[in-house]
Amino acid sequence: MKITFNKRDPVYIQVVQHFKEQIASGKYELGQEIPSRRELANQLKINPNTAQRAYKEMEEAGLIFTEGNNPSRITKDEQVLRNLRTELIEGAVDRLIAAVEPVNIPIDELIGLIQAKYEEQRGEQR
Amino acid sequence: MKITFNKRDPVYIQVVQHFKEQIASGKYELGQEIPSRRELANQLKINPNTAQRAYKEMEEAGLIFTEGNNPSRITKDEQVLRNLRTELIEGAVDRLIAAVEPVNIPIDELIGLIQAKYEEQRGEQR
DNA sequence: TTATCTGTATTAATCATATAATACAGCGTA
DNA sequence: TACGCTGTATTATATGATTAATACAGATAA
Repeated sequence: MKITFNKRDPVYIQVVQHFKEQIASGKYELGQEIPSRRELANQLKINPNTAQRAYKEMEEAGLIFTEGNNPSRITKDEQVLRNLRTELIEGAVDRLIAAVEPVNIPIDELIGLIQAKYEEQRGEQR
Repeated sequence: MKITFNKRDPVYIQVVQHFKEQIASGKYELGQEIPSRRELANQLKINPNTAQRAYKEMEEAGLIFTEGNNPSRITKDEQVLRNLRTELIEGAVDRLIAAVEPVNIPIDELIGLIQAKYEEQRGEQR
């Protein structure tokens, strides 16, 4: 577990975002155990309360659940996971559209740029 | 001049963003005068120092210039304006790619979503 | 010359965030 | 039973970014 934090956003938000991405990319199994608050805090060199806040957000969003005083687990609700994926994608698309709205770029040109960047990135991953 | 501010981002950043969009969409002519710090502050109901900070950012980015103690003006450097447009677009595309990276969405599906949203938005503008 | 605009600079106050220090309760196990 | 893990909650403090208050200097016009 490692996150490169930026200074702009709150740490707990970035932790949540990281977990969302991990979950959405299928790196966790349904019901898989995640690190305890204190252990996560140790790993990421953050305050346990910050870890707690991140987990609380995720719990309220239904992404994780906690039974008794055992470490929290990834939700087993597949619908929640599908929704997460959809929200990540649609949110990203919405932001793109909003950002280019004032620029008046033709749709074809925009798509060309996206394809180029997409391929470029896929290449880097290999 | 009117901006609907969100609570998330600093006001001066949002002011800069607004001007960038206005400039990129061609709503200003080269060398056109913009409101004074104090007048902008009045219009937007913000503190004059916040307006000053926004203008300072824009001046450092080369988007506006100030001569003596006259109101600032939009740059006359067309290259700066072309760069601005390019940066807005490429920044938006980069953020999109980064956001969907963990989701493993096929490029065709992504493009389909973008086209749909784009058309939808163009429809609303009319 | 006085008033009123400019832009600019300095300092103070505010606010959200992050950190920190503690405490409490439940559970498993040595 | 006692220890060491869990999660959770409360309160206080520190910090940094943002915003606000105030002052100053130059220019223009009544």
